[in-house]
Amino acid sequence: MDRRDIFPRSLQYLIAIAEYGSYTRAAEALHVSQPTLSQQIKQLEEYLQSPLLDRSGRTVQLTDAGKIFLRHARRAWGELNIGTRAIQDVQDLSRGSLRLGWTPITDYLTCDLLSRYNRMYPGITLSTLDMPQDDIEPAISEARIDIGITFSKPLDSEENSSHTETFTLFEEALYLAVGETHPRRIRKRKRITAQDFGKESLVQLNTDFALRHHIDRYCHDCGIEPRNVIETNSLTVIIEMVELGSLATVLPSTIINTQDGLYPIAVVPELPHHTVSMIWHKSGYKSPACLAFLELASSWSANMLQEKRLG
Amino acid sequence: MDRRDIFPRSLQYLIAIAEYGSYTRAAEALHVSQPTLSQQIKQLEEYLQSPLLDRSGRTVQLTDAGKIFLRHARRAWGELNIGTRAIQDVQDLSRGSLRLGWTPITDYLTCDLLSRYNRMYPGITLSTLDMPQDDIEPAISEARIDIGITFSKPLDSEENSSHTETFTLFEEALYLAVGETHPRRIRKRKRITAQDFGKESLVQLNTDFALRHHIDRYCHDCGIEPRNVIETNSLTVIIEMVELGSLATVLPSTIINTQDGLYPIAVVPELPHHTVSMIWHKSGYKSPACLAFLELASSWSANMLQEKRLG
DNA sequence: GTCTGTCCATAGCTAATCCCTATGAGTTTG
DNA sequence: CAAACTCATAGGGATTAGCTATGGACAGAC
Repeated sequence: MDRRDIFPRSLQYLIAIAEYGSYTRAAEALHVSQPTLSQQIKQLEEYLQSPLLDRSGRTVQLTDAGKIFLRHARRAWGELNIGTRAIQDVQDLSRGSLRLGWTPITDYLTCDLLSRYNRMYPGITLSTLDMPQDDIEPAISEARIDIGITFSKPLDSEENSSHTETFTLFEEALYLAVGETHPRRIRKRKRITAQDFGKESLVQLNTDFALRHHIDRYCHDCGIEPRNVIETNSLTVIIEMVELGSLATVLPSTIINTQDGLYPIAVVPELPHHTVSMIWHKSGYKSPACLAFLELASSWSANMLQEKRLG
Repeated sequence: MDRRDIFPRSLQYLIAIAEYGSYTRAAEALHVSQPTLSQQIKQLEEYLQSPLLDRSGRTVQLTDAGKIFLRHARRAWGELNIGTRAIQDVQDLSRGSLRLGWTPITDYLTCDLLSRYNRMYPGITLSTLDMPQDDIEPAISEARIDIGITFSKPLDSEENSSHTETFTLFEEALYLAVGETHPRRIRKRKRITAQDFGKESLVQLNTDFALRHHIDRYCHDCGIEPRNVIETNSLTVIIEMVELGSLATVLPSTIINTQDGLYPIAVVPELPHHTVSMIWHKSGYKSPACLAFLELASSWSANMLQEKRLG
């Protein structure tokens, strides 16, 4: 009741008076005194330098100017009401937007999460940006994206940046991936040594991607030189090439298992594990859409862990 | 400068901050202090129960809710600006409307005035209503017309109604009007007696019209019985019939002189003079369009008197 | 690391404003 | 003419917007 309205009182009063055709009646409806209306209308007329109401007769009539102005005042009032309502929509997640940044790798791993989110909040406009891993954190700092999804070695438990927070969604192992007709597939080898791995012709992500750096370091640590036949920034290209048969690559197990034509082969010593994590700005405003995503992702992650334990 | 704006300050401030991306910059532009903006935005956010601006980063950013609300706020602000401008337009007489009520007689006499008005204020929508003389005053009282133009005997100097004011535009004498081939025209008679007038076959306005009543009274006073062959409520019909030759009528001199086929013949004793007057509501709002018409008519009237004296 | 400059937020005060009650002026009704 | 109704006006009290002065957070310079 005593909460102020955004809309200027004088305009509200004008609208009410026009509606009731009477100061007295309008004053009752608005729960203010009649002189208040007189005063406010007078001020409005002074501001507009034009009479709006004709009070000479028995009933209050709008002047030409009043009629014209009233139409615009009503529209303005309507706009603010709509705006107020629209904010509610944002809060109950029936509107809003969310910008995700991720790599081609995590794209494959979390599109299920994305589709769940979209089903749950169909009104939220989702935009995703594929970008190299290293671009994700700057993008968050510069607020170009709301949430990033990264694929990296397990973090040292502490944030590497003071501006961001992270949450581990799940852990993922890397395997050598081969196609249906690949020699190693034919020979039904389940695991190979690092030395054998070094002999494979590989199609790999280029050095823009952190995953590639991790693989290069693994090779360096094992004293092997990988044979990179093709480099690309497209995961689709990699998968297509591997499915053709003669080339191999290194991918997270989930991707390998969900692609019909790919088969995993373990490498000994084990290729490094990686975590898929969300990263977002620590301090600062998080939109309802953003908060909802973080929450959904958290429970989705818990579910996946449980399924893995049960399965 | 110190004149208040209609639009709520908080919304103006929001718009400015969004534009400049900074409280400080917006405050300078608006010539208020920066804490004022902080306070107002805070109140607006409390009212809407939703943050509108994200001040956590280096620059101020709009939140989802802020973006959506801002769009409506801008529209509302635009509407009020348009409304304010529209009122100026009304005052500039580039818009508005004027409703005139008059009789078929005064229609002929003052269409020059009407066309001058229209040339001067082309934005004003003019609507004219032909009506019997007696309907004009009620029409004014009931605000169906803004201004009436009457053709009647000089008023007894005082208003016959307490609700209306009048202004005499000019005075008009009545003459017998005949066509090119009328016997009296052939014999080049300049004046005739009332007795001869009584022998004429007349085409006249019907008794709805005050002019007709005045003529009837004249005849009664002179002890003659007019021979009304045709009665009509259309001045055009009267003029057409008279121009055919055998019939006569009684019309104001201006109409007779401006119609090529009509010729005036004076009657002795003189037919009553009449004044053409404007009549309007005394108390009550007069639109700019109405005031402009009254003013123009007044100077037009003065011009006519002067020309009559010179010519 | 500290220092500095630049943001925006907060506190407390002043001045403008909004709104009220009481009353007056002008019309229409009985 | 009086009664009942309309809106306008006057003056006082509570609310609010705005100011100055200051504090906390953050980025860049040294």
